Amino acid sequence: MILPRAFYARPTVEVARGLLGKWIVHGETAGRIVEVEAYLGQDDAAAHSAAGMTARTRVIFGPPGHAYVYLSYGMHECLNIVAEAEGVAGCVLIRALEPVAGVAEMRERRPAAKSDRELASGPGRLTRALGITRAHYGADLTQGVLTVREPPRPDAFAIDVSRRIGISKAAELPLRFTIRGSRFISRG
DNA sequence: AGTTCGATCGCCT
DNA sequence: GGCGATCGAACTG
Repeated sequence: MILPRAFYARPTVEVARGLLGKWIVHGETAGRIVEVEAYLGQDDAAAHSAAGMTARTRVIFGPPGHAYVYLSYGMHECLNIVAEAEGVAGCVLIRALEPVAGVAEMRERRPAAKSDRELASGPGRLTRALGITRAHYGADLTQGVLTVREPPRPDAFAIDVSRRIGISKAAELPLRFTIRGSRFISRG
C-alpha cells in the first residue's frame, strides 16, 4: 500500500508521472496528487540542485523516496519528493492535491480557502492543509508519519503535459504533469 | 475574470 | 544585498 523505495529510484520524469493519482497521507488528512512538476539534476537551470549540493539541497542528492521541503518567498513551505538513485539529483514538486480525507481539519488549517477546491490547489496551500513543514525535511516517505500510498481503489485518468509555473529559467521545458479534467489543479 | 501588488525571510553571490 | 518552484487581497473593467 505504501509506495516502496524502488518506485522512486527511477528517472525523475517517470516518477513525476507515476505520482499522479497517488495519495499523500499525514495524520488524519490525505490528498490525491493531481499536479506535479519535475526538477531535473542536469540541464535544468530552474532546479534548486542546479548549483550543486548545499546545506539546503543535500537531500535532493540523497536516497530516493525522501521529502525535500523548502521555504518559498519567505512564507510558504513547498513539498518535493526525491527521485533517482542515491547520488543523482532529481525531485518532483507536488503542486496540487484533491482532498480525500480529513477535510474538516484542512479547513481549520486553511481558513482562507473559500471552497474545498482551494484547500490544496497550490504548492504552498497543500503543505498548509496537510500540516507539512520544514520539520519534515528529509523525512522517509516509505515509513513514518508522512507517507505516499497507492490509492485504495484503481484510479484511471489521462495525463496532460505543460510548462512549469512561476519560474523564469528553463521555463519552456514540458515538465508539468496534471490529471486531465481535475478541478483541483492550481491552473487550467 | 483578470491584473497588480505587498508580505516576508532563507539562501547564495 | 537581491531575489525567488507563492498566496491572497485589492482593484479594474
